[in-house]
Amino acid sequence: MLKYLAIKNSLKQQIQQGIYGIGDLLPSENELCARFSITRTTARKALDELIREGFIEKKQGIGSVVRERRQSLGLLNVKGFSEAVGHNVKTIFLKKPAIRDWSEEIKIPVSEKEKKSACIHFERLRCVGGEPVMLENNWLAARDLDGLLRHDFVDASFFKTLSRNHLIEITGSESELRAENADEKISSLLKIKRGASVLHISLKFKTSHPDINIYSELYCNTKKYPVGNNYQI
Amino acid sequence: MLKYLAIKNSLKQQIQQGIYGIGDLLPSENELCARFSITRTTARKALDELIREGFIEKKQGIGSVVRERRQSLGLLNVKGFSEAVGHNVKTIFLKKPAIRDWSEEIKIPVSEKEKKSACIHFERLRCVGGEPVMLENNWLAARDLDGLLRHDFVDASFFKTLSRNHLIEITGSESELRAENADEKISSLLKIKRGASVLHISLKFKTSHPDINIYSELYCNTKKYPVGNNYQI
DNA sequence: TAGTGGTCTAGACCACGGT
DNA sequence: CCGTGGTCTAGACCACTAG
Repeated sequence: MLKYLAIKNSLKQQIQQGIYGIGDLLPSENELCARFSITRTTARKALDELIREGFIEKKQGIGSVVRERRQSLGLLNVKGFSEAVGHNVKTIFLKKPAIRDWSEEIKIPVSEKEKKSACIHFERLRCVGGEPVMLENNWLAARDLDGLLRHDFVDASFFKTLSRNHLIEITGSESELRAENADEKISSLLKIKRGASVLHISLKFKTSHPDINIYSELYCNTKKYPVGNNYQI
Repeated sequence: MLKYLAIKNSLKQQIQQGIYGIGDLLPSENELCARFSITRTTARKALDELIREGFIEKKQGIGSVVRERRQSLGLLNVKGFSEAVGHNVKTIFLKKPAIRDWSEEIKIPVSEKEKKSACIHFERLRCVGGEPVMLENNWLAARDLDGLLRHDFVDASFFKTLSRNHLIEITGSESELRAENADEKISSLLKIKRGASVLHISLKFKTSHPDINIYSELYCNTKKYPVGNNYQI
């Protein structure tokens, strides 16, 4: 097996189990070299992966510090969703996860490699207080994702399911935002007038798996619930 | 300076200028080694950066392939408009920076402390290729900002000015997104039909100065240039 | 088969942070 | 001062892709 991957996974596990807590220092690069009989290049490659996945950050003169892993990841949240979790929010599957064709609807270019593999797709309608506020379509390559189609999502969360059951972490996102007029389908699903302004969000979530990205096309009725977004550098 | 940075920037420039087009192969790693008198480690580091920034992807056995990069108004990130969009940009000041009242228009709540101090405001129209695409209003507390009103912005960039002249850095942001219908003012300034869909972004930039946040209200015509946003853990 | 990128070794010198 | 990470050299062998 690849050395840097073995070491990365070993450290990642220890972080997830709390053996290294937030703010703790991981073994220094030289320490890792000695302990695993590797060179610094390999140790650094392992640590670079952990940085990419958001588990640590490095500080010159100090070491590799375990980071708090951000939950939101620049993910756009419908305002009121988080506060309303549990009571007021409902998610309706319009199409359950299944193997379907890659859609022309996806705005952000899908890589050739992904296009060549099968595609998992699902469609959901998000409601707040009984009113539909967001239509969500998701696509991703069906690689190493055994069981995703057969089992329900963990806590109804797709990302949680990917992390827990498939060890895939979100490492970044790319999005395009457009204000558009609702067409027939959108207006009837979101129960708004034909031609009303809707926020169209095209999203690509990058993951720790190099051949898996998650592509989403979202349509939001922002009249009552604007879409929110927070960053912290 | 740093070799890998110099090489990365050189390649990046050549991609941006179209010397390497989409789908083209960059020089191979060995070629870079020979051309710049470096080792493969350094060449790979340079290419790794280009991957991270989304300019290329590598294919084993083939080479480094230039990727499609989407043209959009890179906005919600901290880079700022000019750097994100590129060359074709023009900015027109509708109202030059001056002391004005805090506006009711600001959607994200302004802290009491800020409201008590004077307010700097300015309004700009951003154009790409001669067409107006975004109306921008900005407000911030006039604390420790001597000279901001008297001098032009550094490279026409507000953020750069804050950083260079006032040592204030952006540390985070909070935003709300709405799809709305253009009113009289917006439609005439952006040269679109009354009632057309526009993207309304309410932004709060947090800074390294605890008592200074930047509040912005943006109206974007996303027909030609969607608003883009990248996030990396 | 020749060329590409992927992994890895075994060193070196530097800048930074805390003691 | 010493240990940390940051950069860089000069090699090696491997897996993949194309002609």
